[in-house]
Amino acid sequence: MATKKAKNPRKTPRQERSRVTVDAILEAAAQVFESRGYAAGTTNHIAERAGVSIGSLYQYFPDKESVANVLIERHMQEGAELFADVLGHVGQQPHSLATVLDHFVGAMVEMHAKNPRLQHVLLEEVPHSHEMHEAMRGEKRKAMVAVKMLLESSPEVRVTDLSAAAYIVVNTVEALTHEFVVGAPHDLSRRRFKKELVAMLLRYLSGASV
Amino acid sequence: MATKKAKNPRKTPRQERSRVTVDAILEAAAQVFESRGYAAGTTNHIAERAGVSIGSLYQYFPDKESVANVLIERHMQEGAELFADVLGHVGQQPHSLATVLDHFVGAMVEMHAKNPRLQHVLLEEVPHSHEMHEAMRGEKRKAMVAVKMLLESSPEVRVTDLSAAAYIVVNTVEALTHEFVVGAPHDLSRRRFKKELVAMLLRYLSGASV
Amino acid sequence: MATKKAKNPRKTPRQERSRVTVDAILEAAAQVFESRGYAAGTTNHIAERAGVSIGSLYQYFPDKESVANVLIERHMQEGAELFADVLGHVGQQPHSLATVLDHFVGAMVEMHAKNPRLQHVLLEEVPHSHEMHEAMRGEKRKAMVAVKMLLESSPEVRVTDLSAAAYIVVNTVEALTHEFVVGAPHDLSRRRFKKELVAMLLRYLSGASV
Amino acid sequence: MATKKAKNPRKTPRQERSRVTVDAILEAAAQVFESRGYAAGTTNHIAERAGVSIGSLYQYFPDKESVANVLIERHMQEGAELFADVLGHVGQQPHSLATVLDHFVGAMVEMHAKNPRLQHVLLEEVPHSHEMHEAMRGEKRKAMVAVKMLLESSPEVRVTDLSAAAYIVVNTVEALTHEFVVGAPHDLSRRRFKKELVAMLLRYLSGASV
DNA sequence: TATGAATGAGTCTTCATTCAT
DNA sequence: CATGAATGAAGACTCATTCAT
Repeated sequence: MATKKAKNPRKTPRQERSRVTVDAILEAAAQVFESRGYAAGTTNHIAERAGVSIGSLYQYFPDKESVANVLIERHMQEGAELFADVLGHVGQQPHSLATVLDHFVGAMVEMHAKNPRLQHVLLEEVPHSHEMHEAMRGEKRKAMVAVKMLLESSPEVRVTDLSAAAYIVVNTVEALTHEFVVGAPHDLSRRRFKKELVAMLLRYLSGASV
Repeated sequence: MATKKAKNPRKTPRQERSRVTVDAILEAAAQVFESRGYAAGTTNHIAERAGVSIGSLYQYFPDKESVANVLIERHMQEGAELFADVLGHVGQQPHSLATVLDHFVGAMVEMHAKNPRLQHVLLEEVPHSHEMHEAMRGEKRKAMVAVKMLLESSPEVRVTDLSAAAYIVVNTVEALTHEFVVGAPHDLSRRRFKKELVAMLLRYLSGASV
Repeated sequence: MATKKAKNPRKTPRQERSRVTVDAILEAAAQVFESRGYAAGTTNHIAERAGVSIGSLYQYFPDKESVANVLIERHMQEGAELFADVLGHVGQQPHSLATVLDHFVGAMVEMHAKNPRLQHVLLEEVPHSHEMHEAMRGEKRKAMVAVKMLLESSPEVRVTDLSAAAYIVVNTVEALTHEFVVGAPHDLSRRRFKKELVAMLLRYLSGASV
Repeated sequence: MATKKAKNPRKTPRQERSRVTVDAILEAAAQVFESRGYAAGTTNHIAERAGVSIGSLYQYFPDKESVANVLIERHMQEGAELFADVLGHVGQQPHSLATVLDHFVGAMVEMHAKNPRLQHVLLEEVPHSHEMHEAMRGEKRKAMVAVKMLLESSPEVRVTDLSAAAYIVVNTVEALTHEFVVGAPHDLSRRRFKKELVAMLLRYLSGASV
C-alpha cells in the first residue's frame, strides 16, 4: 500500500507456499484425527479438509504415520515448553511447595484442556515407532528429573525416596488431569479439582517418609 | 426314524455347543487383540485361532466390534467383582483406613498386572460406542459411590468433600496402577510403589480439608 | 445319470471350485498380460476378465507378481516337457544328426509359435526375482547339458568344444525361433526357415573344429 | 536498452542452450533407465539427475515415452553407423568371407557389450509404438538387405536363398551376441565365442544349398 | 522459458462381511 | 447350524503431467 516497489509481486513467495500447505495439512490432520480417530482418519480426508490434493500430502509426508508423528512431536514440544515455563517461573525465587504444585497442576490442566480427544488419539491410537516411543519416554523422564530436583530444593518436602515421589507426582498429575478433562460432565469444578489434587500432593510430599 | 430316541445323540446339548464356541472365539479374540492390537487383529485371525470358521464367528457376533465389546464387558465384570470382594472383605469389621487402602491398591495392581496389553487395547484402541462409553462411566461411578461410602464410614477421613475425594482416589489408583504396570523398566519395585501410593492417599484423606 | 446315488450333490465340489477360480485367474492373467503387457495389466483387469472379484485374486495369490510367476513356471514346465519329449523320442534309437536337429528345431518353433507375445511379456517385462532368475538359468543350463550329451553321442559331430557348441546351438535355436515367430510377416516360410536353421546347425556341428 | 548490443549477452545462443538441456536430459534418462528400468525410472528422477526441473523436461519432450524413443533412435543410429562402417571397411577391396564375418561379429559384440542393460530396457521394457516398431523393423531390414548384397558379391557363398540366409545371419549374430553379453558368467571366453559363431556362419554360407 | 508445487487418476492391496452349499 | 470361498468397498500411496508464477 505504501510506495515501496514490491520486488517480489507474488502474494506468497514460493517457499512460503509450501509452508502454508504443510500447515494446512497438519491442521487438517489434527481435526480429522480428532473427529474420526487415527484408523478412520484417512489421508484423503486430511487432504480434502486441508484443501489440497492427496498428492500434495504425499509430497510433504512420506506416509500417514509421519503426519501423525509430526503432530505428536509438536505436542511434545508444547508440553516441554509449558513445563519449562513453569520451572522457570518457579526457579526465580523461593516459593512455597504449595505454590509450586499449584503452578504445576494449573499448567497441566490448561495443557490437557486443549484438544483432549486429539491428544488421546495421538498418544494411544497412533502406532508409535520405537524412536517415537523412546522420545516420549525420554520427555517424561526429563519431567521426572526436573520434578525431583524441585523436590530436593524444597525444605518442605519430607519424603525420602525422591525418585519414587517424582514418579508418583508426575504421573498422578498427568493422569488425573487427563482424566478430569476427558471425563467431562461433573459436579466437580475445575477449581475444586485442582485444589484437591494439590492438597493430595502437598500432604504426600510434606508427610514423613513411610 | 426309529423310536423316540434322539436322532442326534450329541453329548453336549445344542446350547452347550454354542457356549463352547462363543468362549473359544472370545478367548481367541483376547489373544489376537493382545498380540496384534485391535485394528490389525482381523476376524479371520480370531476365527482361525478359535478353531472355528469365520462364518461361525458371525453366527454369534454381528460384527468385529461386538466381539471386542463382550471382552470389555467381561473385563468390567471382573473389575466389579474384584472391587466387590475388596469391599466385602473390608466391610465385615472395622479396619484402619491404611488397611482398606492397602487392600484396594493391592487388588488394583493385581488386576492390572494381568494382561495389561489386552486391557490397553480394549480400553484405548477399540472404538467405544456411546452405550459402551456410558457403561464404562457407570461402572466407574459405582466404584466412586462405593468408595465414598467407605470414606464416610471411616473416622480417620478428614477431607470434607467426599465426592471429590472419591473421584480423586478412584482415578488416581486406576491411572497410576495402570501406568506402573505398563511403564515396565523401573528402579521402582512394586512393593515400594504400592507403599508410596497408599501413603499419598492416606495422608490426603486423613488431612484436614483444604 | 445312472443310479448311483450322489453322495455329494454339489455340482462342483468345494475343492474343485477354488481350482476353477485359480485357473480362471491364470487364464485371465495370461490374456491380460498378453494384450496389455505386465505393467499395464492391472490385477483388477485380471480379476474382471476372470469373472471373479479382486478379493478372490488375492485369496489365491499374494500379489500381482506371483500371478505372473505362476505363469512363468507353467511356461518353463511346458518347455521342459517338450524338451524331454524330443530327447525321449530321439534317444530311443540311433538317429542322424539332421533328424535330431530337425526334431529339436521343430519342437522349438512349435513352442514359440504359441503365444509369443505372452512369452515376451513373461520373460522380459515381468521383474524376475532372484530365485526365478536362477530357475530360468537352471532350466536353460539343463537344456544345454542335454544337448551336449546328444552331441557327444553323435558320430557326425566334429566340433571339439562341445560345451561351446551346446551353448551356441541352444541359444541360436531359442533366439532365432523366437525372432521368427515374432517378426511376423515374411517372405520366409516356416518350412524354409526351419530348413535353413537346421542346415546351419548341421554344417556347424559336422564341420571340423576351428 | 542501449544501442544494438544484444540485450541478452549469453555465451550460448538460445538454440545451444536447449540442445545442452536436451542432451542432459537424454543422458540422465539413459542412466536412470539403465539403473532402474523403464517403469521405475520416473520423469522426476530423470529431471533431477539432468539438473533441470521437471517442467523443463516437459518443455522438450511431450511425455516420458518420447524420451525413451529418442534414446532408441539414437541407439538405432549408432547401430546403423557401426554397420555402415563395417560395410565400408569391407567394401573397399575383396575380402574372404571369413574376414567379413569376423568383422561383422566383432563389431556386433562390441556394440552390445556397451550398456547391455540399457539396451535391454530400451528394446524390451519400453512400450514400442507402432511407428517405433516399424522403424526398428526397417532398420533391421536395411541390415538384411546390405548383408544380402554382401553375400551376393562373395564367391564363397553357396547357399541359394540369399534372402533367407541374410535373415538367418543378421538375426543369429544379433541374438547370440546379445545373449552372450547378457548371460554373464561363463566358461566361454569372448574370443572362443566369436570364433564359434563365425565358424557356424561360415560353414552355413559356404555349404551347398539344402 | 524455467521452475517445481500441485494435481488426481489410477495402482495394489486388505479385510469385514455374506451366502451358497 | 457350520463352512469358507467369494465379495467389493475403501484405503494408502505413486507418478506422469500441468500451470501459475
